[in-house]
Amino acid sequence: MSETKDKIVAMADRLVRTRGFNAFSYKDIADPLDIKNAAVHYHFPAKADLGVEVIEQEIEKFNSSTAKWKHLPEDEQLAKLVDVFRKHNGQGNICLMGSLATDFETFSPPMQTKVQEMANGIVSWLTNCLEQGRKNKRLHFKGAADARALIIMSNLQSSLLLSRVMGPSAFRRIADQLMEDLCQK
Amino acid sequence: MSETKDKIVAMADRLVRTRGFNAFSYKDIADPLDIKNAAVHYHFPAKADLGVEVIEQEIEKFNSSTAKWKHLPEDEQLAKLVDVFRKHNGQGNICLMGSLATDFETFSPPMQTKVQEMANGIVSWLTNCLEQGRKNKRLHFKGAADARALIIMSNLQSSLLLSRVMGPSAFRRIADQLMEDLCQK
DNA sequence: GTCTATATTCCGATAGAC
DNA sequence: GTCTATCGGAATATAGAC
Repeated sequence: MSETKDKIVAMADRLVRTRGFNAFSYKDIADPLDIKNAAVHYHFPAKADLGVEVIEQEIEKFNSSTAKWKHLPEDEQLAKLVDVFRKHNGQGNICLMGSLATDFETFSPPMQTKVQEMANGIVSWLTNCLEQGRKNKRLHFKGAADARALIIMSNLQSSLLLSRVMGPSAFRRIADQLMEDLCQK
Repeated sequence: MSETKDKIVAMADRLVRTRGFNAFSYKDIADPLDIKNAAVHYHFPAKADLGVEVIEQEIEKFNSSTAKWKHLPEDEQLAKLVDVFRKHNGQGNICLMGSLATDFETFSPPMQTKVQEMANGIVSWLTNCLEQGRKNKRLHFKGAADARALIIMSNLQSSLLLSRVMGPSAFRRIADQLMEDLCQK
């Protein structure tokens, strides 16, 4: 992929996380990169094309990250995931899922499908991590692993939303309590 | 308040919950009510005025609901709150907090302040409910009540977001596991 | 309080030159 | 691959008649 195209996707990713998909324009991308909106349209004819690319890159990033953690104990894998959210919190970002879920009903079918693909991938990974972690006595929780995965995902997602409104300490308090719940016997 | 004004706020509330604040227009409100966009502007000169009113009505609704539950045991008060979210889930709504937190950075200062006021009110009530519930042995959880309040709020908030993307069963699985966590000893 | 009409701005998108 | 120029449409908002 060309350098400009990369920068466009990176800028779009940032804008989705800070302002939401429907609240940024091609101009918001073009101006900081010192190009014209027509150049953005050359790489991504429609805004939905850009949205799909942002999601696809996020899916790849998630898959390559989790693959790198594969050899770690499950509690440490989970801590790595929390660290990803911690970093976003420090940058004033919300997560892609949270941002795109809010605007979901306004999306074209191809974008909706991509969002669902991303959600399913994260929940699947989390469910498997929890199941294995419980088996290996690295993680402790009650109930079904897939329900717990949904709970943890919702905690991480909303921790960034609440941090934005209530101050960044909200993230830390949620993340700390979350890991404590899962790691103490 | 006039009847038309009430209908406008109700319609705006619905649109915020289904499409997001930045993704609906005065036309989306005026058309279904069979009035013109100028009539909406008469009641709410700027869109932010309408946003503030929607939030204020939600705060009042929350306060009057929780006041009605005051005599109930804390676990039942919590179940009542979950029921409010369950109803929204059935209607395809996300919660105001979730929707407005996503768009937060795009809001004018008066609207941002109102969102923060709403968030603080909900967390305060939840924290108090949890504290009293633990004291009365109706609710069981580890750690500080205010951290647990943030966790529960994030679960409820994101349960509606995830339901939208992954199907409405996501809400039920999260809500059921949540109440089970808190109610079993 | 609601209307018609319009001002203004911005957006996504495209045509065609370079 | 990027530009200038522009189209068509939609959004927020206002002026003034009724």
